[in-house]
Amino acid sequence: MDTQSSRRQATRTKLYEAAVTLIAEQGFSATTVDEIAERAGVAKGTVYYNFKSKTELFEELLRHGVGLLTASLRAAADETAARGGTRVQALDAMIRAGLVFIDRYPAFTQLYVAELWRTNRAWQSTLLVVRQEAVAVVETVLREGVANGELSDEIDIPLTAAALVGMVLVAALDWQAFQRERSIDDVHAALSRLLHGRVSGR
Amino acid sequence: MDTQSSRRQATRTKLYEAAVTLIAEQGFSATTVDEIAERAGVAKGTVYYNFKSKTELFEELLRHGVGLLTASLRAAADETAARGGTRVQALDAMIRAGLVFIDRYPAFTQLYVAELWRTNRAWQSTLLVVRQEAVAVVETVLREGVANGELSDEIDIPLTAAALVGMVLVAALDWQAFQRERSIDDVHAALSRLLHGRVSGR
DNA sequence: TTCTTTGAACTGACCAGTCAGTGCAAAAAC
DNA sequence: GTTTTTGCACTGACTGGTCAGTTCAAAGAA
Repeated sequence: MDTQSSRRQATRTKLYEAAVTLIAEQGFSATTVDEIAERAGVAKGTVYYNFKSKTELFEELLRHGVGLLTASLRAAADETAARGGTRVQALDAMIRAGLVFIDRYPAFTQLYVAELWRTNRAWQSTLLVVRQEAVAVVETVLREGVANGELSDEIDIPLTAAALVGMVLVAALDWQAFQRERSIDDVHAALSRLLHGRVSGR
Repeated sequence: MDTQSSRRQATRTKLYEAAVTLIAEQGFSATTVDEIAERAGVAKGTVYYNFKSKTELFEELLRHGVGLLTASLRAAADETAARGGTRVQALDAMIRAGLVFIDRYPAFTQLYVAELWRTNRAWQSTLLVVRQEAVAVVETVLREGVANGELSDEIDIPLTAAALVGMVLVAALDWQAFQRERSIDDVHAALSRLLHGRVSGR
């Protein structure tokens, strides 16, 4: 990579980082381009030199962030498979990977959840694509688990995948927002227990 | 109730209904007071006659909506207890009640999830109170279940409650947004299966 | 020379909140 | 029974401010 494009890349990254926290805190519309530029330490003109519009900056942010998440989920699943682990172990590893991701990028997660179920917004189609990528990783592991008999063939794959993702997402955001004192291991243990059905019974 | 105050109440209700769908679709900042007034079929001045500000309208909306939700969850739990059901059955009934609520007020749920984990917003303290009310209902049932030996005493009550609420919330929103063809029974069955630990195994 | 960034000034659309005034139903006065 | 008054609910044009996006000359970097 030549120096110029890496210089540009550095500017873009600074803008992503500034935008993601501001938008997570305040929402898209309430965040001004002037604020983003100031937080990133660049001039306003630079924002428009690097991105077509505020909306485009946001859409690229979404793509970038979900790309990181799916890569991390897939890596967790693949690694478990490579070690000869079961599919349930793979799901457990993915829960862990999800928690680590949210711990590292809480602002992005917050913003993603806030936008995901909205309708009639400019970036709706971007989100749809990007969501499907993430959920598909979980669905694949569920499907494999059913195929090899490890999971009940009566489970509803798309709904169960959505529920699992939701469970992790909401538990993690709650942890970050309202229960900061808990460790990631506490949260992982609670979710793992639900996944393994070790909630009811003694 | 005299004609005047019932007239006022009707206007307020129209404003709630208009605001909830618009804000769910577009977010708080992107929704203008003019839009809300137009959708409600009243003049802009009427909004300010009935509410101190746009923010206050929104806060009252939040209180109103979460009030409905907690009432419905509590009713489900109480009814199960009255019929001599177990705590796990009560949790199951609450999942059902949550789904029914979301099915009936999808816009409100959307808006609640979008705002819940934001920080630095004017209505943050309102949300904190209102969230705690809702989660507390689930925590109570979990605590009772642990006390009578129905649930493992190793579960982490606050985290498990958050995870359960998240599971229902996200699965239901996903159902509404991306899997409309499924029936409420399908969704309930999938979530119930997770709650009962009937996912893994044959 | 070429690419990137700066920074400040500017435009025009948009929007929260205001306020002087209207309509109307019920109470008060006669 | 009719007229007058009261005050609540509502109206919509208007104001002051904000913000996305533009422009551009100049500077810095490679």
